[in-house]
Amino acid sequence: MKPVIDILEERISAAMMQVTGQKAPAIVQAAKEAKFGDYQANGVMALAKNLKTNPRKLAEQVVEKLDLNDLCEKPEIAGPGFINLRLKPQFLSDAILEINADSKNHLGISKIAQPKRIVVDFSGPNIAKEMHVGHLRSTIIGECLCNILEFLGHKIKPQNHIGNWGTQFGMLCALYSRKRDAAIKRGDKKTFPYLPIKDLDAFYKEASHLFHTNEEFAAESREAIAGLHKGNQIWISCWNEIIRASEQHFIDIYKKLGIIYAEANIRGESFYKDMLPNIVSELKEKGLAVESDGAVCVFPEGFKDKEGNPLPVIIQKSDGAFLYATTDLAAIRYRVNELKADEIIYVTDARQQLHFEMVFTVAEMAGWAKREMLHHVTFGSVLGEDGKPLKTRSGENVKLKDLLDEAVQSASKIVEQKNPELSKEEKEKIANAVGIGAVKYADYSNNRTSDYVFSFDKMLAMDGNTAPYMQYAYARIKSIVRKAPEKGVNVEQELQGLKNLNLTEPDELALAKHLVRYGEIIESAAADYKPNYLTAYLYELAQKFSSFYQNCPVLIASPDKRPTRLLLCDLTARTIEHGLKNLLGIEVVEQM
RNA sequence: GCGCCCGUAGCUCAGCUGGAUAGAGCAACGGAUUUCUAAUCCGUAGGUCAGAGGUUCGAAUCCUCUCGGGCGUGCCA
Repeated sequence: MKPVIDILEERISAAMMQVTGQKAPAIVQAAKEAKFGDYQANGVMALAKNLKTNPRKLAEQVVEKLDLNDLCEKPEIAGPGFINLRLKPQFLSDAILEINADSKNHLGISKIAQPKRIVVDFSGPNIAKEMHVGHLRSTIIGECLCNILEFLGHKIKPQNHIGNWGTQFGMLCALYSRKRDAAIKRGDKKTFPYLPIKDLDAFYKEASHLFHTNEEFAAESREAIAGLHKGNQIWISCWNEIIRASEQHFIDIYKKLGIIYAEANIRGESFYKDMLPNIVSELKEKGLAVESDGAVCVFPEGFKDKEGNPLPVIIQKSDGAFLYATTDLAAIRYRVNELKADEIIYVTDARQQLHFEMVFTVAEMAGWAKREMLHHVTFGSVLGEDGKPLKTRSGENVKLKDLLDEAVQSASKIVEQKNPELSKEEKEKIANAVGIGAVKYADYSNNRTSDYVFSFDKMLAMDGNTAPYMQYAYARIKSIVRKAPEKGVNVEQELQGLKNLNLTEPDELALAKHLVRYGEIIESAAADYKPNYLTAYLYELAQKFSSFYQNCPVLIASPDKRPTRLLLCDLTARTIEHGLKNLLGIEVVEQM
C-alpha cells in the first residue's frame, strides 16, 4: 500500500499539470492543525507565483480537475490557496483493514521498487579502549538506519570498521608480551596463551605511560610494530590476543544494547592493511598523489588551510606509515568493487566532516566511487548537565558499560517502587527493557545533528517523549487483550468477523488516521536518516492512543463498536512494537 | 584568518522541499479516578524564533551583516 501522502501528491500535481501544463510539486503535508483537515497541499501557491496568476483561482481550477472521491471528502480551499483534505471514514476503514490483513507482517507497507545495495559503516570502536559514550550514537543510529533501510527493502551491508591496526599496537603488543612472559615465568599456565585483559583502559594507559617514560619499552614497541608489519608470528599472536580480549568487550556491550548488525559485521582496519601500498602507488600513477614535506599527499581542489594554501589528504607519512585516510580509501574501493555497494553511508560524529569530505573527493578523483554514492551521516555530541562533553567527575570519558548499568539500575528502582508484586524475573526483564530503551530512545528522539544533554532523570521519566511512556502505552494495550477472556470477549473471533470499521468518535478517527501514516513516516526517516521522525510519530501515536483509551472503553463497548476498538488497539500495539523493536531496537514488555 | 554546525518558552527539545494563530515535554497552576494499569488524561499560563537589514502575497526556515557558542583546519582516528 502506497502512503496516502504520496497518492495525494501524485493526483494533485497531475491536476496542476492538467490545468497549467507545468510540472510542479503539490507539496502535500500532514495538516498543521486538525481544523484544517488531515492533509494540506501548498504547491498551488508556489506555482501561481511562477505563472503570475491568482493563487486562489488556480486552486479552484485544480480542485475542479481533481478526483479524490475514493479517499477524501470534497477538498476545501482556504486562505491564499491552500487545498485542505479530509480523509473519508470509509477510506480509513479500508486502509486499516488492509494494513491488518498484511500477511507478511509488514504493516501494509510495500517494499521499495528499486532496492539498492547499501553499505552502512558505523560503531567503529577502537581496540584496546573501552567503548565510551562517544561510541553510543554511531552504534545505535547506525543500527537503526540498517533496520529502516532493510525494512524498506534495500540490501544492507553493515560494516563495523573497528580500529584494530595502527602505530599504537606496537606498545600494546610490547606490554602484552611482557605480561605474558611474566605469567609463564610464574608458571601460571592457566592464563597462557590467552591472557585476560580485565580493564582495557588501564592496559592502554599503562602501555602509553611506559612508552613515554621507558626507553627500553619504547624500543620493544618499535620492534613490535616492525614485526607486525613484517607478519612476524610472535607479534601477530600478541596482536590476536589483544583483539580477542577487546572484541569480547564490544560484544558484551552490543549484547547489552541488543545490537545485532554491529556485532555480526566486524571488518576492521587490519582487513585493508595489505591494500594500502597499492592505494598509494595507484594514486601516484594517476598523477594525483605527490610528495610534500616528505609525506605523500593528494591535494583535492577546493580545500584550503589556514594560510589559504591547498589542504592535503595525507596518505603516507614521512616515516612510511599509512593513515586513516589511506584505509578509508581502500575501504571505499573494496566496498564498491567487492561488496558491490550502490551507496555507502558513514555514521560518525560531525567533527570528521572535513576528513570524509576530502576522502570522498579523492575517491571520486581516483575513479573509485561516484561522489553521490557516498553519504556522511553526522551527529552531535553527548553533553553532561553542565553543557560540556559528558565526563566522569575525575574528567575521564564515561564508560558505556557503566552508563548502561546505571540506566538499568535506575529503572529497576522505579519498577520496584511501582510494581513490587511482580516476580524477580519479570522485574529484571522490565528494568532492562526500560533502562536500555530509555538511553536509546533519548538519543533517537533528539535531532541527530545537534548535541544533547544526557540526563537519566529525563530519559527515565514516565511522562513525555520517553521510552517508558511508550512502553507503558504498549503494556496497557496488552493488558486489555489479557483481560478480554474474563470479560467474556473473544478477541480473535471478533477481529475475524470484522469487515468494516465503525469509526465515529473523534478519538477513534484521530487514532486511525495516525496509524495509516506509519509508512509515510518511515520513508521520510530513511530519506533524511533521521530516527527522531520515528520517535515523534510513535510518541504522537501513544498520545492519541492514551486519549482514546481514556474516552473509549474497549471491552465493555457495545457489540457494534467493540470489534473496531479491538482492532485499533491491536494495530496500535503492533505499530508501537514494530517501531520500537524492529526499527529502533528497543524492547517492549507485556506488563509494567 | 578560513570552513562547517548551532542560537526557538524558566529548563530540555521538535519544527521535514518557505505556508495559516511557532509546537511538545518538564517545571508552575487548575481539573478528572466505584470504569480495560493514574507510569494516565483534560485544561490554564508561558515566545520580539540571538539582533539588524533584504527577497516574497507569505520567513524560525532563503540571502547579507553583527553578536554569542561549539567543532574542524598537514603527518592521531
